[in-house]
Amino acid sequence: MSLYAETRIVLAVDLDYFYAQCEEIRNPEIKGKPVVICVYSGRTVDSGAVSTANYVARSLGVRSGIPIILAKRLLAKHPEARFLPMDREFYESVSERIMQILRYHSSKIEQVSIDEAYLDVSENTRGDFAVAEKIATEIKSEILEKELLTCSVGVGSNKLISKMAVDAKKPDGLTTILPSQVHQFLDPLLVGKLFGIGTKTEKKLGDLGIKTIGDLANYDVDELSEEFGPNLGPLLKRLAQGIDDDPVKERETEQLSRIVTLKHDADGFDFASEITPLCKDISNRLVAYGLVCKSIGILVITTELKTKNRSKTLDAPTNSEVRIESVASELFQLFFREENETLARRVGIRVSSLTKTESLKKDASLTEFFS
DNA sequence: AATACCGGCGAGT
DNA sequence: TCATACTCGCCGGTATT
Repeated sequence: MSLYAETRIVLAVDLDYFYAQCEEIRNPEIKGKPVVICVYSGRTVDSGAVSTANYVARSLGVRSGIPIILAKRLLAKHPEARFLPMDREFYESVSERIMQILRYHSSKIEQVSIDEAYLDVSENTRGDFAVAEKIATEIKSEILEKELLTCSVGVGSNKLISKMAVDAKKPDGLTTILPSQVHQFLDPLLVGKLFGIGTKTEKKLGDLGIKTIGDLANYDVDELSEEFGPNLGPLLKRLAQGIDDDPVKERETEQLSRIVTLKHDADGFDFASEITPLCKDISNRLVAYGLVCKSIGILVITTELKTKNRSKTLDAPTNSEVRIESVASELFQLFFREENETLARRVGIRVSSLTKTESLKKDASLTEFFS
């Protein structure tokens, strides 16, 4: 066991254009046509955004996050295109079965999202990358056989490298980056490709003359600290060097949220009826997962699309719909009293500091015992 | 001084 | 131009102890 401690091997598995591919297996007739998965906001017909799209649609310019109306314009000359509403429950059921398949290939698994997971295969492979690649191939064929779905896999010496590797070839890719290849692989890539660097950070780095990951890897760490803070600065440099010690670990849900777009922007708490079902749903999920929350928060997305939030830590954890709703209402009323200029476009509820229900029972019994 | 909490922001799917 | 729903994580400021 300790023999292989130094040669970690991590697989990153990413299900290709997942939501759209799920729709393709449900209705194979749409394969080969542009498929766009939409989240309709219900404000006006076709208001909303694109969640994801298959590669046929992507080749025509459709991207995650663009307005549905824009996607329709891009595909105006393609009457065969399909615009489908997101059906999360269906995708979740497919995802669960695939995660079970992955679990069979390694017990050390970290599910990152509905369509992504990391597998630590250090022990199964005894540090041999050729063996790891074989496991990756097996995973790909098994998912294809059992679920008719393609995925991409990246093989590397840590989570960061495997993630960068899986992004290098999609869809249906398999990319291995040996430790000796890390620098030549990373250095020429644009810094924005580095996992964790989005448009904002890329712009800031660009202003410093940092264009590629190699530039960042060689940049003075003190200057990075000055620009990005004592934690983020050095972290960015380590990431650019391909250094990542973050272990593959089982993840527990840390927070749950629900958000809706209002039919009409509101400048006070006159959308109470919109909030009730959100609280109900969150409460149901907490109960279903055997969880309680210690913190309840609200979020407001303004007309200007700025996100604002307020939260409150509870004296005692809860999973009660009534409790969640009353705290949320309080927070909304307080919010609009404080920010009487603000117009809300979207509003949501979030619960966090989640723990297993058992601990609630224990706390309650202790409280009783000492009272 | 250390820790907890809060709100803003960024990122990825 | 038009701009969803959800989750995770970091930062800096402030409150609490």
